[in-house]
Amino acid sequence: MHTHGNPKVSSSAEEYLLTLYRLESSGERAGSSQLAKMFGVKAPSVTGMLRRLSERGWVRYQRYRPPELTEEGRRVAVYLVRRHRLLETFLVRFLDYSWEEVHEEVQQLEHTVSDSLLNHIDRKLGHPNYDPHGDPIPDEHGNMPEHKLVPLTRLEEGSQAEVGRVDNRSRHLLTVLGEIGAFPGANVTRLAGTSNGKLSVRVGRREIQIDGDVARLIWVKPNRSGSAAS
Amino acid sequence: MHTHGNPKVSSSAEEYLLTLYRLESSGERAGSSQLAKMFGVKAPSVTGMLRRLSERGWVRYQRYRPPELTEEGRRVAVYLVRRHRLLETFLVRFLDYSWEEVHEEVQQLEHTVSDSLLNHIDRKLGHPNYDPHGDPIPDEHGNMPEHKLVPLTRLEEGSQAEVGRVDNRSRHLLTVLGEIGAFPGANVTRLAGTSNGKLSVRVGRREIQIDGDVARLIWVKPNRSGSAAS
DNA sequence: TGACTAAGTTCGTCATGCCTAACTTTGAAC
DNA sequence: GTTCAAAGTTAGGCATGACGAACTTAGTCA
Ligand SMILES: [Mn+2]
Ligand SMILES: [Mn+2]
Ligand SMILES: [Mn+2]
Ligand SMILES: [Mn+2]
Repeated sequence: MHTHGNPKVSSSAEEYLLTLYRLESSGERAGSSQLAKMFGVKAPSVTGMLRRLSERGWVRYQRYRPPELTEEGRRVAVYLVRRHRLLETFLVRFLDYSWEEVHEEVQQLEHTVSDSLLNHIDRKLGHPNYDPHGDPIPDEHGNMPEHKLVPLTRLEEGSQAEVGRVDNRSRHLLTVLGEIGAFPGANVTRLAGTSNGKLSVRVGRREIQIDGDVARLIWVKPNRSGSAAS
Repeated sequence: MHTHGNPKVSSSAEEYLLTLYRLESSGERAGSSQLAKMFGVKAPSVTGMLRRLSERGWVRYQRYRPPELTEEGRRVAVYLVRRHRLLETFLVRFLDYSWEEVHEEVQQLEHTVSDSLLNHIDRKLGHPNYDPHGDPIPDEHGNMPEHKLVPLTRLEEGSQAEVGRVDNRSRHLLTVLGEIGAFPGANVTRLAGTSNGKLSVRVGRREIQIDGDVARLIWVKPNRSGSAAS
């Protein structure tokens, strides 16, 4: 249904759109050989795929230049993001997956799940707005819920906040945070003291030291009172 | 894990193995053009696929003769049956699918679901032995639980029985039986009277007349006391 | 024993995705 | 401005899975 009138998309093609979308969202751009590395293929395969995607109108592509998604391509990608995040949420909430495992597991599934199944899942989950990592789940029209979050590093010492989103690029971070229960929704307090690049945080009754680099991957919603700093 | 050391199976190839297995189980055999019809492809495509399957050792195939599964091919097929039936069970029990819809929905999924996901599902379901239609679910070793059932037509008039399995080839039958709650486990009583080829059955407090042809698709487990007839 | 038809196969072709080897472009360093 | 390495593309090949057209086989009926 939501693939509109599109003449079928293969898993590979979908993977390209998704990746291009994620790159675009984070302001990065990648050329053929970088994409090749990401997909675990060789550069000529990328060139070939980009040509096909561009013929189908999902990607704007001129040789020797980094590709860009078309509006159409972005629409397909956003719907894929929806599938991905709904599936992640489902696996965590209904099948006891941990938030570290789930991204991997969804890689194949996201390309196969039917609109019908996705709707059943969405309904069963109560139409969630965020996935287990706090990433927004686009609705059926591609609208992305936004929350205004601040990286943990910007939280004033002594202030409280709610965990909003944890960047899922570091599996290790997810494991650590999972162990202390620092999931989206959890309450955190930034404690005073910043010894050698690390900052201290209290979650529940536990305290941990987090490296600055890593803390930047944790996004929080400060509790009412002002709190932006640094 | 359970695909052993097999050098990857495509969805199409899996579909062939599954179909050949189902044909073999029901004692039928089909040649290329019949298979072609089932898969919605043309005959030459079947010949090609059978050649590939036979090269990989999953099918014994000599031209102009109906193909047969090898032991190896059967093993793959049985594991597919497991995936199919577990998924059906899951969709019905956890995602509010009806037992009519579920077979269709699982067609794609059965080829994509990872062993890990399947294990999670199996665990969550409590390692079920039968799917929503009463079909046995093979365990991880390919062992099929068997139940000794009798077609409804063989049930003595006046006897009670438990619905064991409903052949899922007639969607309409599934709908009708679903409406009166005649799922596996339900209690049925065969009533006296067999007007023009139909036989009467009571399920719960409702009575229905079922055509003989159709009743043969319903398999029951008679309640202790003897009951085979006709 | 043929003859004929339906079933089945072979052949050449296409699209998708992937590869290696060989070539071209780009852009940065000099 | 020229040079040169890295990035990117083209060309040619392979496997899969599908197609139509043309050919072969099997089995039935005379
Ligand atoms: Mn994927
Ligand atoms: Mn996520
Ligand atoms: Mn299938
Ligand atoms: Mn079933």
